[in-house]
Amino acid sequence: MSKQLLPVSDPVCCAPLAQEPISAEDATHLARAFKAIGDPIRLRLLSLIASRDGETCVCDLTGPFEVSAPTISHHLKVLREAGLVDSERRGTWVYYWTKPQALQRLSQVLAQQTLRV
Amino acid sequence: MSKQLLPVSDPVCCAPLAQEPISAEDATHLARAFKAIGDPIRLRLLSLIASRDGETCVCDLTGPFEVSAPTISHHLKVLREAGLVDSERRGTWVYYWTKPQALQRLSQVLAQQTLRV
DNA sequence: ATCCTGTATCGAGATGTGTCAAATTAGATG
DNA sequence: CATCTAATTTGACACATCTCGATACAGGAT
Repeated sequence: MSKQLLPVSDPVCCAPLAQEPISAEDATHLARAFKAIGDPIRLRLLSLIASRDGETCVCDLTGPFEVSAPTISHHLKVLREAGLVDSERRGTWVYYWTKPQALQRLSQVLAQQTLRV
Repeated sequence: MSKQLLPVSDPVCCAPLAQEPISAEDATHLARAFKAIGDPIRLRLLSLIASRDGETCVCDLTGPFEVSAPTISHHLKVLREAGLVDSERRGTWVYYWTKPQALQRLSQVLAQQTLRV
């Protein structure tokens, strides 16, 4: 579950977009992450997961949406393969949590000037 | 050119994702913007435009890519309709520039804590 | 007016994506 | 082992998106 066969886009890099023209390779990696959050349901899922301090059970993620459980599962997989969340099964339930560093990196890519954090 | 018939997603709003679960409506607006930068060519276009202080001529945007001019034009349109760039024709050439506030808002949505800028 | 160049739009084809029902797996419990 | 629930995977379909060539448009130059 947390071990992927295809290790996808793990460390998302890159200086702010406005600093220098991004390379084609970096653009491919970053675009995959932005594409993952370029869907309303996935953005809400990410926000739901991120809004909890620790982790979120999938059982709490299917309720708020008007799509089927397989669809939620599909979107969670996209977020996971984009390196934005990770998950683990514990007993009957599966828990998801965000990867704050990944989100922070995306944030900094879009930031207009480099900020000290 | 800079006046769109369909005024799309002008002010992109929203608190950081992790602060509270985003509303479905806000998610729809934001996702459209993220989707726009969820393509490698559009991300590179945006970076190319943002890397210049003022504005960038389309004539300088077709060279770096291995796609046709109509395709570049299409991607620029997507960026424009997402509210991330704006454009103007002056004489023979068309110039594009970024809308820094829009990018900054997206950056803050992904930021892990609210930062004073 | 006529041409030429830069950019956008149109139309079409190939590929990708979101969604669901059905089937499958993982684990708990009887 | 059988059975139940939680979650994922599979397969299929409708729809969106990326891309191009052809065409149209805007403006400058002849």
